[in-house]
Amino acid sequence: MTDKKVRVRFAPSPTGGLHLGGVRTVLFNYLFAKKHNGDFILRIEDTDQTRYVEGAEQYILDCLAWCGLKADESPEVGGPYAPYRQSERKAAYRQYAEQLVMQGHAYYAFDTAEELDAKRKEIPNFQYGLAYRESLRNSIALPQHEVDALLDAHTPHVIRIKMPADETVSFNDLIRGHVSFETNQVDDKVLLKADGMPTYHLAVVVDDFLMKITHAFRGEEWLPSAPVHLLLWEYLGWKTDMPQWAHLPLILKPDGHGKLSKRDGARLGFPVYAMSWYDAKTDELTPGFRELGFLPEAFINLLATLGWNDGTEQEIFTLDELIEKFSLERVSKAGAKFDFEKAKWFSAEWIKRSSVSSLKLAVSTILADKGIVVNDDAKLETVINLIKDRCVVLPDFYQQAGYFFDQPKEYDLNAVKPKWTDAKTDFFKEFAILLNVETTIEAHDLEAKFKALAETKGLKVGDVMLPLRVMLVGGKFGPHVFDIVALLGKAETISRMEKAVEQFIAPPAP
RNA sequence: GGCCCGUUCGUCUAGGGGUUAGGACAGGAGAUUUUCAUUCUUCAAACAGGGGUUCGAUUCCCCUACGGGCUACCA
Repeated sequence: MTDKKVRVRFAPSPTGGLHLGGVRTVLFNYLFAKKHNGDFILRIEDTDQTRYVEGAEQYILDCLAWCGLKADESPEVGGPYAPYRQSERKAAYRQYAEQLVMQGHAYYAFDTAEELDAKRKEIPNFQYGLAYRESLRNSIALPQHEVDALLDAHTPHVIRIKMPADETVSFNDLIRGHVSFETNQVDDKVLLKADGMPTYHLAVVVDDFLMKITHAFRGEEWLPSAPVHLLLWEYLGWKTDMPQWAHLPLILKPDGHGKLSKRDGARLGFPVYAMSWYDAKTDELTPGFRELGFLPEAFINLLATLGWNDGTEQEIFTLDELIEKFSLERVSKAGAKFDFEKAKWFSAEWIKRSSVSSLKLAVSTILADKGIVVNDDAKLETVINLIKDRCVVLPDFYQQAGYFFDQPKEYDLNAVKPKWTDAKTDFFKEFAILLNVETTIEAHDLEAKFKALAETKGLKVGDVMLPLRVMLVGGKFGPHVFDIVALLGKAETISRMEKAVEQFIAPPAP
């Protein structure tokens, strides 16, 4: 295996939104592949026709594109092992299942869903396996002629793996080390469903073999079915080609118990999906990190550090750095509770560290969504530079930058009105006059003049500084007041001052 | 219930037979910012419990507890 080219795959089911944990699995696959100059394959596991959702596959493709995790082979770009959709590979699976039946490692089972439900109710710890298979309707329990008759009559049936008795199946997990299972404890999983589609168990083994996968990363929830997969690799005669397994720790709910789910996002007020997902059946829109205003770099960064670190105190990583530094040995074994506060910190860090030019498109889109069309490119750049340190997510740019382009619609009157005096009205009238004769506005210079004027009027600087801010911005926030004045220009500043003063001196509303 | 996996501050984690058990987020206090945020300084905060092994264990082993996963003709 040492000289084989590294090939990994992510194999999602197109059933809905793409979960945080899913993206992290993609990421670890991708990082490992790129680190070893290997290939990253996207395979769509659409074997469950009842759960198939229109548009979900394209959505997954879009998510990967947004994250910058492009697949080398996929249904979209194709590749030497096409097709990459399991539904289109349906015909291939049956022969392997039949081969297993012939070898005695699998068998036909004719039990109906109702019969099995009844068994499960009747027998407390019912498992379709060693203990009960002899008493059920399958090709092990039934005489050959009956099985043939059933088959000839096209009786609906599945093919199940026949778990061997009294064996120990063990393997070396790249993350967890030695893991072992007793075959007596594992049930006879369905390999081929009545509709002819393979289950995950068969499909994953067949396709990983056919697609020459060398390393298989998946969530820890798959660990209990690993012995089935191991045995399949052996029975199919492919054991020497089996990929190395790595079961990734789960991402857990921040509060209570269990793995993070879509519902937790709604309950706790944060996204769980990479991008918003609209479910046409329920007419429900589940928000995503992209729409909340996370930079993809931030999203990738936070996912990478959920269960992995490079051993140093570095926390901010670019994708290239992650590729360079990633190693499976440094992936932790335990599940991690998702912390949205930390996620927001990553977002803020990435916005702060991003260049103005790289932020421009996203910011102008945010502003445009709010009806602000920016045509002064230089002004936009100055604005972004002035405020990016105070934005946590992209939409914050509207709150922090909107007033540079539009007059405030309302003022934080509580901050100024109670302490408003005629002297202040007078001060701002004079300041407007002073401002009006300026030819160029320079922030420092103007601030000095503003302070000097306040002094001659017998006003404390602080008593007029805050009102000026509220006049221009609408509230108690934003960068230095005179930087704002400089950017707004004198006409706009005077206009805003005059307009605001009217409200400051107006009698309180009844 | 059965099987499997796991367990260091509230959270994400570093570390590892002898350490003041380190960092980050969140929280507290302060400085800077005549706003808010940033930034800086600073405080508080952890080795689940019990047995071994050992001169010495948080680190290695075992047990218990707790947490999580799986237990579908879903992935």
